[in-house]
Amino acid sequence: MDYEELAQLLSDASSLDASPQEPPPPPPPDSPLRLYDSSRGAIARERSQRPFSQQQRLLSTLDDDSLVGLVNTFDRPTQRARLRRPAAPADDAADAEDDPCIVTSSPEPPSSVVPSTPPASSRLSESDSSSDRSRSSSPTAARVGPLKFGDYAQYFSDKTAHQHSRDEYMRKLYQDALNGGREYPPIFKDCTIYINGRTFPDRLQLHQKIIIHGGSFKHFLSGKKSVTHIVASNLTAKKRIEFQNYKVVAPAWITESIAASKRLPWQDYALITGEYGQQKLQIARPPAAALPAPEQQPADGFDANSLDCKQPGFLQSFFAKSRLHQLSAWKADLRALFCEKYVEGAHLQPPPKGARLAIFHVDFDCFFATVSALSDARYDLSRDPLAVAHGNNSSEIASCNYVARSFGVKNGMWVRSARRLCPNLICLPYNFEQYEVNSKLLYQILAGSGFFQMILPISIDEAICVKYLDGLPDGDASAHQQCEAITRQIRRDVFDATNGCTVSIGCSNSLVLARLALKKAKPNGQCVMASLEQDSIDAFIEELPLRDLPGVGATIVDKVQQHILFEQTAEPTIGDLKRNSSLQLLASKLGTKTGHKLHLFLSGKDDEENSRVLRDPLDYFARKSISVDINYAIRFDTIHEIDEFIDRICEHLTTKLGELDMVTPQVTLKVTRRCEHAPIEPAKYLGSGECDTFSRSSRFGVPTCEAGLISTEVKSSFRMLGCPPKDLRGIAVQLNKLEKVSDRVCQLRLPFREQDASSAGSRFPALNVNAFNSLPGALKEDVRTELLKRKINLPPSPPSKRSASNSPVKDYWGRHGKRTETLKQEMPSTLDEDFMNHLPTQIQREIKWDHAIVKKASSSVRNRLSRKGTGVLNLSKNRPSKPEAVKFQSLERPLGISRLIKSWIDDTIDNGPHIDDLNLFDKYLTKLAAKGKTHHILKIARTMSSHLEYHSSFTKSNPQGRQEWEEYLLIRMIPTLTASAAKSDSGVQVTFDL
DNA sequence: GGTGTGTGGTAGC
DNA sequence: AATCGCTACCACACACC
Repeated sequence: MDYEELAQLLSDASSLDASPQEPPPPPPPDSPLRLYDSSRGAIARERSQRPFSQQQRLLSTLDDDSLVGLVNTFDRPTQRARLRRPAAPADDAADAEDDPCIVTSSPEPPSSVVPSTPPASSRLSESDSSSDRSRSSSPTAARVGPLKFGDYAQYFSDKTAHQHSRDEYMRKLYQDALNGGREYPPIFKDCTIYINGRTFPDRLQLHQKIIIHGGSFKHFLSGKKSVTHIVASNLTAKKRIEFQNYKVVAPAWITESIAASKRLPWQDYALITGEYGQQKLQIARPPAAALPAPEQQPADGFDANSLDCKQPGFLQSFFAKSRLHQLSAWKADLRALFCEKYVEGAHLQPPPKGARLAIFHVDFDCFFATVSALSDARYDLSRDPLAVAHGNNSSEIASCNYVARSFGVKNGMWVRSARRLCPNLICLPYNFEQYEVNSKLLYQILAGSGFFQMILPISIDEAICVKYLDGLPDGDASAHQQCEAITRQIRRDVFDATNGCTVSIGCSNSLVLARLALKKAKPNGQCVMASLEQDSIDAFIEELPLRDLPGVGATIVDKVQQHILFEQTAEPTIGDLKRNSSLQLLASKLGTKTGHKLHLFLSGKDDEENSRVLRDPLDYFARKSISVDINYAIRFDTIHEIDEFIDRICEHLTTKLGELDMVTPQVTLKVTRRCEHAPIEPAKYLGSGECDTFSRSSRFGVPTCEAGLISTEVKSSFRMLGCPPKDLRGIAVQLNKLEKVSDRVCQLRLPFREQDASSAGSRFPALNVNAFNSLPGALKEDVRTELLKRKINLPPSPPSKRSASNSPVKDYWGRHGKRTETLKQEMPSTLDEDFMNHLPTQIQREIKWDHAIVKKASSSVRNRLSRKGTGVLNLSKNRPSKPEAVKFQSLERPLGISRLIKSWIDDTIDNGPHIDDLNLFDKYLTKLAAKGKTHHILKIARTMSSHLEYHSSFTKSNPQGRQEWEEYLLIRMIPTLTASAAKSDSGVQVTFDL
């Protein structure tokens, strides 16, 4: 198809060329183009004479299937901690019978035993009745008889038994949630440990670590020798005497024993040494996880705490502390995990259309604030106003508890403003590790409960659980009761497992209503709205704020206020909008889709888009793009620093891309630039202040996962956007329209290969990139050659593994760091700003194009020319003589042509282009020149240059063929381009010095 | 009508 | 010292055919 289209295109060009035109100059007599046939012969000879190794011979005898199969046997299975997937429907019945945690309708509260022991700081609100609180705190807890008043001996005995079984239950839960169901090494087997006072890590974390590693935990000291070890960070004088006969150790004993996977001698961590009152000097070693990553070079003044975007470790240290990054990363992981599980459980079907569903929307209450607060025994969640934030002034509040909210404090507010509302606000640090642990516990409880047919991850602390009601005994009351019971059970289990984190749950039969019910339930409550008449639904949602609807944010509320409600109320409710709007009005003011969506939401109904997650969860959760956004701490001085930064971003992205086994056909750069009037340094330290954003996307002819290629494209886009380096405040790179590599192998077989491939029509298996990369070095190279020979799309090798190249261009581009040094001399890397700013936008744009192209062109051309000892391609200062005379049309879409050209190059990269094709192509270019479409030619030249560069750097193409292409670009295209530029008087001059 | 690009809104704490 | 303002995805407006 490529050839036909190309031929079509070219013939169009030649037919349009009927008007008298200067014929294109014939190639110089000594051009390699003249040698097309003979050179091809030479290549063929060279190939056939190359000696084959035994290995290569063997490989060449295999058919495609066997070859790919052979490679794939080298796959290394990726290991990954996984949550247990929800029990298969078939297993449900059995589970339900055995599992004591299934709550049937109308649950009878079990006879009360001792209260479960949440930390004193956490209290349940009255919605959790005291009978609720006092029931057995874990499903497997020993059930003991009612307690008689004053029977303390019995009380403590029960309590001990209870705690023991609770620890057992927790150990299992932790294993399932955090370790893929496998046991942890029983490091603390036979140890009974008591924790005294405040410690780091805190009591809850130590408790967890001890029980998962086989130890038992004492919540109180009773009787001598009932504990084997006491953990404490420091001891009062009195305690020192009291504990002097115990093995008192620092918390590091726990953490370091775990790190070492064996119980370390406690004496090394003893807090009390033989001599009375003398404390063994503990060099407080932070836990291993807190140590700075070893690759961060400690050299010249590098400070792990300071953020410097020019340092190589910046991305990593920034991401490590960015809550938003963590949230996004967690979400992506959860989605990936879901897909994995969903595919594994192939029997899992989305609910049949029209099935009766109960949707449970489960969400921790002010998640970060609660978890962080529970890690610090000084604070009481229900009394102290608490928030999680990094700093004290202009740092953002990630989460605040309900006490703080009662002062008007909100998430996202700066701490300084929050303190004005609530002077006693306490700021707690993040505890990302514990957030993750609690999240896993939540998901484990949801999955392990067996209640739900599907558990859809929304975020780290939030999930939507789906229960099919169809099989249930009928009667709405019963369904409602069941949902109530399930909800209660889940909330209690999560509270216990997390040592005091509360979840709220909203339950209804649509996603929207479940979400609204959740909002209503918060904090620490539940709201079940199953099987309702439309009237009661309307009554229910009437009073809820419009903001609570999914997809309705500040902007949409503003629009509604302005155009529909005319600012009648400060905080409009769903009822307000419902009474004052119609479908038509909504659609006209908010857009078609948004209007329709909102209209349905106002009646509590899901729309097509938001219910897609139920109909086709796999498609809904499948990854379609991948990106990095940095809009904090961006302060650069020169374009070179930005180039390096872009390199690192692309490196990061392609690493992820590789892990996902995907390639991208398109990259988008988004630049965030300081507003002209905004101060250089905004109020927030290293913040971005007020900014404008600009974006630009570009496509690759062949989807890629090469960092170098992507990076080059992004740098080029950056220059086009023309942001002065010092004004850059944020940068984002997105890889769009991702495709699985394994899906591409089959598609990519070139049509013309079908003719000579006798196996035409038979599918051959996808080549596994991991497997390919796992091949031993020599074999890998031979396989690569073999694959290339067969035109099987071969996976690119990761840059780190690339052997030393023999291509100067490749070396040149490989040396990211050094590159700027060499280029700086010959070509200004940024255009003079003042000069540029005074030009008309179109001209600016064109010059930037030109600039970028020449930069690229020179990179591939210079090495060959320098071998000849001649000059390099150079760019004059781009002084347009008559800028006002030129009106460039906005860029045409050379996209199709660009693709054609790339595939043309791909197919002829070894043997060189055919002279006839080139002649036709010349005519096409001449036509373009005649029409004054210089920019179009520029774009084509740029495409060719960059694609040749790609081959030069990343494929084992024959240098001779590539050289012919480069010659063509230099000797015929660039002069055409120059001529065209001169003729159209565009002011763009391209000089080419030899 | 379709397709592609750039911009903007929203979600999670 | 401060401070860690991410990221996936959809929808829209507009341009071009």
